[in-house]
Amino acid sequence: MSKPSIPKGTRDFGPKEMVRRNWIFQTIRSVFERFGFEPIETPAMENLATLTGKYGEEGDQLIFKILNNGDFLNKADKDAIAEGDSKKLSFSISKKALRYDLTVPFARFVVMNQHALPRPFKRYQIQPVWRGDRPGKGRYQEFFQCDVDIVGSNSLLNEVELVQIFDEVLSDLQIPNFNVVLNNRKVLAGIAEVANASEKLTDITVAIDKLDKIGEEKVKQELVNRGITEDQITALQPLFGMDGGNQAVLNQLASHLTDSEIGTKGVEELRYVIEYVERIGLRSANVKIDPTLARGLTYYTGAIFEVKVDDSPVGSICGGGRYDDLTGIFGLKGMSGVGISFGADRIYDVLEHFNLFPKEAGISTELLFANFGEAEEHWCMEILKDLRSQGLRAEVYPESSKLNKQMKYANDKGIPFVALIGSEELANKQITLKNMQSGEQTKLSAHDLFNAVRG
RNA sequence: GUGGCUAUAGCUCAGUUGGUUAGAGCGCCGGAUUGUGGUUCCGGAGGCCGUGGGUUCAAAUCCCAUUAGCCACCCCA
Repeated sequence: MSKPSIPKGTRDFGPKEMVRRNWIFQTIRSVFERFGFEPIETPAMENLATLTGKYGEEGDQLIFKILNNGDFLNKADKDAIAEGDSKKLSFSISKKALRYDLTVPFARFVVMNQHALPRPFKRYQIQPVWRGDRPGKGRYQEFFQCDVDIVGSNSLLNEVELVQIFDEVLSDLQIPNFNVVLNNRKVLAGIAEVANASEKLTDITVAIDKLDKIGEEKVKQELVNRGITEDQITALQPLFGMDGGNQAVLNQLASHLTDSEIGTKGVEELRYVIEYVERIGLRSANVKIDPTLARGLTYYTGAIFEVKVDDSPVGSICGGGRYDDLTGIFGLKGMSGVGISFGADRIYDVLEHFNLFPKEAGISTELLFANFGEAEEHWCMEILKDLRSQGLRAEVYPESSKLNKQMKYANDKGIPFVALIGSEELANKQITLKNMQSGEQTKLSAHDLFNAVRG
């Protein structure tokens, strides 16, 4: 028999991890709800046709396809088999696939339920997504996204509120030194237009996105490789030197893009959002405009967001942006939306790396009753019923094993208090309460137990 | 998809130019302690040396194949 294992890029979560993960999800959920978002869920699998063509050619390759049930071979594309064309074949043997993100299923959901939803519609969704990517540091094949989106509103106030949500969530989670990076797809379009290379927009954005990683020279080399001419690269030059704070960058961008209508619009949008956010003030977020931020997804049309943590072991922990016509491909035109996504797994990795999980995020049971025998146990159960009704997380050791073993159980499980009720305690109706951290023991009545543990 | 590295106890790893019974730390179990965990001391269990083949009197060690994992590139959350 072979050793059991799980697929690469997937993980089991033990009790300790789950308590911490739930704390992250709960924090995120609570902020989303405070901003008026409502929850939805969609199926893990979608029709393959719903997902294909939405994430670019590269993205399509990473979608996990589900093999048809039944006699799929009989219905398979014989030509594709003969030609050895696996990509073509896959569409004849697979009709369903695992969702790749939460935004496209959301777009489908909005189109299907358009008459039943309030406008604008503000939803949040916390579910796993799957990508057939090569796993690595901070990179999984199954991971959770926590999305908030607003559809049916063009107002830039939404962008402002999303920046506030970044700030609220990440501050509540005590993420240190995080930067909310801001750009606008219209600025990128303007840049390409001014360089007289509008049809090369994607190539340009993919290349300059790497600026902070590989440096100016290599970016230029990549631009050349992607077929950008010398003249066009010269026209892109001002991009490489932009710095000196958000206002300065905005001013430089504005003058660089005066001849581009769309670019100017993008700069105005950026300016509106950044000035609004600065007027209201943030708790701990550092907001930065970066005209080289591109992000891979093809459907963004306006604002683009990304959150990075200084000295982080993983890449970006959040992303998002505005899309003018996401629902268009499903038949509902002119519905603009804007949204952001929190990568819960990467947030976990960051908190773990900096050792920042609060202590209470590791505690499940608050109080354990040691078990000394039948008569003592009966009293424990009575007290437990009362304590649990008050909301205390408490349990009794299920058998009267050696105390040694019971104490070890409490210690292993990180239970902060143990109540000892032996024959003497039972006779006097006094409970011995042990504080597992200090080792200190006190005697008290059942009535005082709750406050002693919670105090 | 390309290149490099690794695979030995539950985990992290030692293991000499090939040589007798493959070790350590941590963890686990038991005892010191049948009313006290964590700390300390003592003891114990746990291994087809990733898998298949080859060289050799002899292989964890050398060679070939295979599988899995790690790092870099590419791409991305």
